[in-house]
Amino acid sequence: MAKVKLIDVARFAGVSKSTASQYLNGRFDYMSKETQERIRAAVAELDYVPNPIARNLKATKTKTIGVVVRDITGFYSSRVIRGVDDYCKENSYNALIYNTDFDPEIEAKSIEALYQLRVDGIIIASSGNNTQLISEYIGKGMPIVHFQIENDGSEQNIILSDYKKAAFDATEYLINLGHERICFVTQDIKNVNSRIERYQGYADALSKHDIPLDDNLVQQWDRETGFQTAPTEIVESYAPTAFFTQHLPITIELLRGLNRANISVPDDVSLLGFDEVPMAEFFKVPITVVKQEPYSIGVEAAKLLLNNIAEETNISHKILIPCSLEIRDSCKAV
Amino acid sequence: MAKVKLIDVARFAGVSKSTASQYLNGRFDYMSKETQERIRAAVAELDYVPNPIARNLKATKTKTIGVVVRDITGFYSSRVIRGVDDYCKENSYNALIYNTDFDPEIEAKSIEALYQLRVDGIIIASSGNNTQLISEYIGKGMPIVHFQIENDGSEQNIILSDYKKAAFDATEYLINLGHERICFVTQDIKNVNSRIERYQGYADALSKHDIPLDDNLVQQWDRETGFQTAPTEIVESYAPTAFFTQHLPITIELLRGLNRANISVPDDVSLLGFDEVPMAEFFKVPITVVKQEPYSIGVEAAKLLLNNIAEETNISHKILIPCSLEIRDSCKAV
DNA sequence: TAAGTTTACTAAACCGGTTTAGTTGATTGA
DNA sequence: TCAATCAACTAAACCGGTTTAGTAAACTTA
Repeated sequence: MAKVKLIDVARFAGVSKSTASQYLNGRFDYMSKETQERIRAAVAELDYVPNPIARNLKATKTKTIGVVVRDITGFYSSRVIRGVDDYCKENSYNALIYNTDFDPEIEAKSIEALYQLRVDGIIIASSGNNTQLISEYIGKGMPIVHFQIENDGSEQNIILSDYKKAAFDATEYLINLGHERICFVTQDIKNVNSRIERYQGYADALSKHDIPLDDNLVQQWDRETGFQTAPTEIVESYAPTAFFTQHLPITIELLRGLNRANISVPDDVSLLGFDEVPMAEFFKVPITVVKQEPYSIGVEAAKLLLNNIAEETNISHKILIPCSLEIRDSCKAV
Repeated sequence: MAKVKLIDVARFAGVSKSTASQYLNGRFDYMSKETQERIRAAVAELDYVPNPIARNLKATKTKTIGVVVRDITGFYSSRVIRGVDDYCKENSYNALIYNTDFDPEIEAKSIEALYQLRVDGIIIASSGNNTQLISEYIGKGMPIVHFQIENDGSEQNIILSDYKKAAFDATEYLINLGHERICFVTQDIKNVNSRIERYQGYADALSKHDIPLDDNLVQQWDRETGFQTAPTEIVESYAPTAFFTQHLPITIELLRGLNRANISVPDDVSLLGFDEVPMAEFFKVPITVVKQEPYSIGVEAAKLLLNNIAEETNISHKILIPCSLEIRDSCKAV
């Protein structure tokens, strides 16, 4: 493969390595037109391609960042990567993608590998099990930006969806359709920030419109055990006129439950889901959802990271990306 | 960041750079236990991390390959990447992912960029618009493996789904359920190999079971114009007992058409689709499909490429990955 | 016991560039 | 007219490793 090196070009053009190097880096300060032309011709003639590895050896920056995600395959992650990648490309950066497969150990290894590769910075959807390690690397001067993290500490660079506002807006949309008994279905809230914020958005919207918060209408769902209370039972006992589901699997499960019980959406009850429903447009009743913007999250993460790299600062920024309401046919005025 | 270099380790351990380097590369042939121990201690004490850039400068191989896909975000592409990436990781290779966004120009640029980066090889889902350029790079000695290509020439390394066999098996599955009038719905066949092969599989299965091929039952569908003949009309005019759709959008569209016309699947007509239907398990009638194995395709592509790199050969291999029939509820015996 | 091997290392060249500190000849200024 | 400035280069050090050729001392072997 490409055997031609700088010295060959220099010799061919009858100049020194240094001059050839200057030319290739666009520093024509004190270089005659003829010399430039001779080097240009030599490069063309010999089909010379500079070796970026040798280049990087001298340079401090590698013009490469790492992206650590849980699964490239995922709807959310893949779009974040696209955003990061597109922004990087515009800025002559390269993104190396690492997959953790939800395994904190692989996550740790990925971070170490990226450090060894001398990436200029890292964008990561961390599991939360490597905070120690990550702090260490930040301490060593590695710029790091988080996204899709469940529990954001305070001292970090982080890009997240504006969960609270999104939940607030969605709830208010339902209220404006005349709904007062809105059932909020979520995964176990625990201490997970992203869930707490959604709940607060919901509660704030109710409060703003003087609608009392009924605890019976705050329902939990779990991947293993399913609904705490069956959908039909919720409908019979607490008479919600709308459901506001916080995660895709819940949206889907609820829809099935209602279908099975012949409770019609949106005639008997409205349904609004958090997170886009794949193929929603092909559903019998296309579902209205709150859409996150993973692509934008990726772009913003890259923007923040490249900025921190350039400025050599690492002051904490927390950037919230707005979500948008995708209105389809599953919500009806009461 | 990491300022400690090999010379520091060597000095700290009281040995030469060369000896330290030998140690780090596991060549203990003629090295005393004490020396090894002293270097080990020095590395630990100084927290030394080798610089792979400097390493690569000397090495011919960069231990990096490029993957050029149309869209990382896609169901198929992302899974291929996962396969490639996992196999690479197992073999201490790194995969650089490039996105072309379906643009032949970006595709060309990506290939050039990867060449400049001195990747050891490339895995690509090429658009077919850069055959010239790709041949050039192959000529320069760059190992290249194709996948997801629409028109495979003969002189290439290529990994594809075994379309013909998959279509044959699926058709035969329907025949064994008693279907004889199976409507084959495809995108415009043109000269696209992957479509031709599916059609042949279908035709072969019919022929094997002495079922005449009825041209009325071979229908075309187009992303813009939709069905050539409306599903209801097909059912009324040609009385198929089953549909075998060749692409996800067709499967979905057909399903909608049938639903709208109150033609029940699978009671009135069976439906078998090529390509997995996302969320199929949540559908009213989960759909039986032929599943491609993009992850395996990725693994095989990486395997072939790394092998070609190691062996320094580039003899053409065409590897067909079997598909599998995912039997769900949309096909019924007549 | 002299020559040949082995062991355990090291010096220096090398990878392919970038950058710094000169060098040389021509031009300018007082 | 002689030093100072400038244009147009170049030599050599450097980036941080790997590798080759070589060396000194200890150990065999005839």
